[in-house]
Amino acid sequence: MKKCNMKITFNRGARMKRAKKKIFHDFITRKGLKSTRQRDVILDYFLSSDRHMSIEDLYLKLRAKHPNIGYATVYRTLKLFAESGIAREIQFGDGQTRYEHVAEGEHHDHLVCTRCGTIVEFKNETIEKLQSEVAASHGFLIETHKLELYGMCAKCRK
Amino acid sequence: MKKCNMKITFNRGARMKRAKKKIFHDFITRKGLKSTRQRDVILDYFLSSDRHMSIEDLYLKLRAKHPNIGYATVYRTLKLFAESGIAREIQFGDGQTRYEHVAEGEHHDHLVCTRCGTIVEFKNETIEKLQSEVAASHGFLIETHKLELYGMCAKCRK
DNA sequence: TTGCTAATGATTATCACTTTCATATTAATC
DNA sequence: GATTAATATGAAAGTGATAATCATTAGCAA
Repeated sequence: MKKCNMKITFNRGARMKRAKKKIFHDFITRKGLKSTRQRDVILDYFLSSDRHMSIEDLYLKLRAKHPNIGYATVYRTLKLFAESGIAREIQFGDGQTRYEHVAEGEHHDHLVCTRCGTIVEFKNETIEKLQSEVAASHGFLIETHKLELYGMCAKCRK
Repeated sequence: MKKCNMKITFNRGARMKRAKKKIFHDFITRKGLKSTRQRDVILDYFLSSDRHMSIEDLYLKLRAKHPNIGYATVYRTLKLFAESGIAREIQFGDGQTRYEHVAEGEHHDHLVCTRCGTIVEFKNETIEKLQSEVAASHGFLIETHKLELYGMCAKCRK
């Protein structure tokens, strides 16, 4: 049973990775940019890592096997990921920009543990709807939003 | 009628200012810090200005009449305001820390116009309640939260 | 293969804080 | 009011993360 679930997850993950690689590749082509070894490597690492990575996180991970890839390239490539739509920049107020994976049309918010830094994603349709109502009542047209709940996670409360 | 409303608002504002000055002064005393001319001036400017000021905003405003007050002092004083409870640091993701006024026990969220930078405050009890529920369902104990809606304000939509 | 364009990586610059340090101010005590 | 010990100030230097520069290298279309 467990194994089956893992298999499904794995397959779904693999499919998603392929989809994102295609999105990025199409983006590169459309923009007249070039496909390079570095971009491929960085994309691979990004897709198979934690959902919330800073430039430094990714750079350090890469450096072990790819000491020739520079910090600036990681920085520029992550920006491209965001521009292509497969990643999104997020700020948790700790002075580090992080990049998270973006699934097609998906949006979610975050629970951030102020002790251990754990980040949990959640989604609540009712809250989203209320947000739209609030915005409308002030004449605003929402483009994006940001909801973060900071506190102690179950583990740290013990 | 209009005049009457303004009078009420003005009086309430004046009372609030006095209250905050007292809170800050008490804080200074309790901590064994010193009351200085600079801190008084900065507090005056802060209390009678926009609700969302960056260090630089305040520093530039001050400089016109108080060219002798340094950036570092403004920076340190705003930190003290936050520590004393009369102000709160906020980040809108534009790389500038801003300080907003804090009314006793009050919390609100923000609508931010991505074109003109206008910031509107709002409050929605239902959203807050739903946030608590979400947090609880993940075993989190919320300490603070942050909700920002980014979009176009009524004025910019025209 | 050539030639044009974009990418890379090392380095430098920038920006918004943040800290340092010599000097000046408080405020408590004589 | 003078003394004095502690804190505050302001100019300047330091930080850390991001962003830009530039000489060199690498895609890729013809």
